[in-house]
Amino acid sequence: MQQKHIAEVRAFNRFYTSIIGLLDRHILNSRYSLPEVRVLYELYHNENTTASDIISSLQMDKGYLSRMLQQLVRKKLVAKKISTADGRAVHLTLTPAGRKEFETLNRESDKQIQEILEKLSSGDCERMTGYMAEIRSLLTQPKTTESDGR
Amino acid sequence: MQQKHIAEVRAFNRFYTSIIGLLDRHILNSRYSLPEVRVLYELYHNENTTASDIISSLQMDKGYLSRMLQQLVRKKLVAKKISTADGRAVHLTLTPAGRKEFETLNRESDKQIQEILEKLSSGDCERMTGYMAEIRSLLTQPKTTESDGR
DNA sequence: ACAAATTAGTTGACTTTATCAACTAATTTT
DNA sequence: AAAATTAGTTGATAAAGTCAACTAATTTGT
Repeated sequence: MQQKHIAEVRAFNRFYTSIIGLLDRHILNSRYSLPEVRVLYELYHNENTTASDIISSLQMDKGYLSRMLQQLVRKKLVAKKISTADGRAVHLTLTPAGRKEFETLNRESDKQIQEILEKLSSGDCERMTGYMAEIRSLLTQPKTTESDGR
Repeated sequence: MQQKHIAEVRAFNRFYTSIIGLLDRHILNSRYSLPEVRVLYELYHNENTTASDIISSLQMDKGYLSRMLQQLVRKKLVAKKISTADGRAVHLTLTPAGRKEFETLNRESDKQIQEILEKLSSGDCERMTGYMAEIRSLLTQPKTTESDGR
């Protein structure tokens, strides 16, 4: 009876892909691209990040990132500083303007989610976010224990 | 206490975006692009589809689709037939080869999901797919009833 | 200490993906 | 039956992403 489960996961994937697509649309209508926002996100949440860090955490081509950073620097959202410890490495930080801009985008994203949650009763909202947390945890650290008849 | 829920949804979105990205990678390594596979999916599941149908269901640019269909026709996966009822409209169908090819891709996708589910106990698997179905249903038809203190 | 190998990031060339507008031909509206 | 609309095609470009060659700094092995 595994087939039923596979079908449900795939149906969910299709469904959630379109949800995410809808949510992303809002960012695409902003002055930034999706990858740009992801980079801003990384920089906002991690002090003392280098280009290499982003390359590995976002699995991004280094040439692509390099150019993107140039733009973000030109837009005064990001500042580069050559590492004193390693002259090849570049430390990246958001400028105050960059932080502010990210916070605006962040608020907008929050608001978007809020609008979705508002359509749910508080009980449903509680339940749904519980399910989300559960799914994350199940897919993050799949326990191999509980040796029952699977 | 809504903020906590918003944060969970957003965390889930980030998480699931990367899951989907990982799963898509497998298609990207195939001989087809993601949009191509989505078109094949539509054609496989809907008899008697026109280009317009796909444009509206997949929200795709018509020029882009037109060229994509040309390629799929060249690859002998899709057949075009001008509608007898409306000489502008083109009816699209998968050729036998197209159906076969889609079924292969479909099986590969199933297998991919299966590999994920195999890491879960049967109880966890049951639970997770239940959560997915729940989330889908909550986000699809958000009931406005149950007027409790939200 | 120092040559060889590795690493961080940049740059150029290119492919793929996607968008937009102009266009043709068929159909619908008035 | 002229005017407006619709389905799809085509050309021109833009945006997104990849790949390889390259420079400069650092690390490794001897």
